[in-house]
Amino acid sequence: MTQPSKKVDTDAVMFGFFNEIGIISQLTSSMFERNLPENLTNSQFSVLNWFHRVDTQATPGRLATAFQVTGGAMTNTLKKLAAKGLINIEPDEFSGRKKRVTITPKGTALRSKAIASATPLFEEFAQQFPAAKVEKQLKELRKIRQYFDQRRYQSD
Amino acid sequence: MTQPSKKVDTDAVMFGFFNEIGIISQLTSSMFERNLPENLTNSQFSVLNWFHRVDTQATPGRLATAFQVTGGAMTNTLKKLAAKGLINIEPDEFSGRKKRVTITPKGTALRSKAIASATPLFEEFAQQFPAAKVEKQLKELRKIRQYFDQRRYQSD
DNA sequence: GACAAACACTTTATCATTAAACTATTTAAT
DNA sequence: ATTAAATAGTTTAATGATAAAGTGTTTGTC
Repeated sequence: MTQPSKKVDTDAVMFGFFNEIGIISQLTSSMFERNLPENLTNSQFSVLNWFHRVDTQATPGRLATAFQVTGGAMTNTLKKLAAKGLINIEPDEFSGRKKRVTITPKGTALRSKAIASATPLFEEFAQQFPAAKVEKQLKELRKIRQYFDQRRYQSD
Repeated sequence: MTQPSKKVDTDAVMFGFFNEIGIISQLTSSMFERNLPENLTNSQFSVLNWFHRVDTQATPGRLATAFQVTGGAMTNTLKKLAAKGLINIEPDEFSGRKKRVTITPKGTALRSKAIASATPLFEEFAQQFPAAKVEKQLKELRKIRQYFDQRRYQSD
């Protein structure tokens, strides 16, 4: 005899799960981007934020790897940031192929402003979905992201 | 006295949460798209799938609203699908502005094939993340997605 | 019944991204 | 020391999306 009350349609659940993730991603990233100062895109902001989270300097290639975008995409993003005076791009002192990317004071300031621009959205969201609860979800999502990150290196 | 063990940095949690969502979305949607038959894009597949989930016919506008994309984007997606013989686009019988979109037998068949193409990925994923557990997350994500869907109508 | 407003859809210009070709430099093998 | 291969970054062509302008149709009001 089967157990109808416990049976779960794997395909349907997984499909629904990734579908919701995709929709939430679309909605929130366009929401976030709209609030960004100085016409920053999400990609541009992410690079500025990287300098806060990870290191004070980088090469274009390191950043492209970190964000899992193509080199061409990173070239483009960095050009825009440099044009806005938010980063510096200089030739690497030791290698003629590499470049050295650093954030400017203006870039640091704008990153803070960008973070601040999102705070009201987060506060509002937290009223319905308390941070402590979201944090539990976050832990699960981290595991899932790590799974796909790893999987990627296996199959590429 | 404060309670350090319970304190949660709302901004950091929320930021991390939506960041993970964005990354998972990016990784899984490109993974899924790579496996799609007949060079289908995710958008194109979604339209085919809509005819399975929701209704047997639609107007371009209804589909654009359903997927929250611009009319122009939908025009483009439908053109591609029609060129592949997966849908029919006919003038609406009752209104000269509307059009009537239906799925063809070929479209129905390809949708099934597309679903099947994702199954191995889901099975593999389910080995690490059992469907019953994912389903619980899914319920939470649905609430979150509904929150943003609703919020959108308020502010637009 | 005329006509302005709303509506449904398409077109155009622009943008961020990818894949692939390209340039220049460094590394490693002989 | 030469030179082939690998590496770092850029450029180009194509794609899917958006916003805004454009076309044609319908609705509602006077």
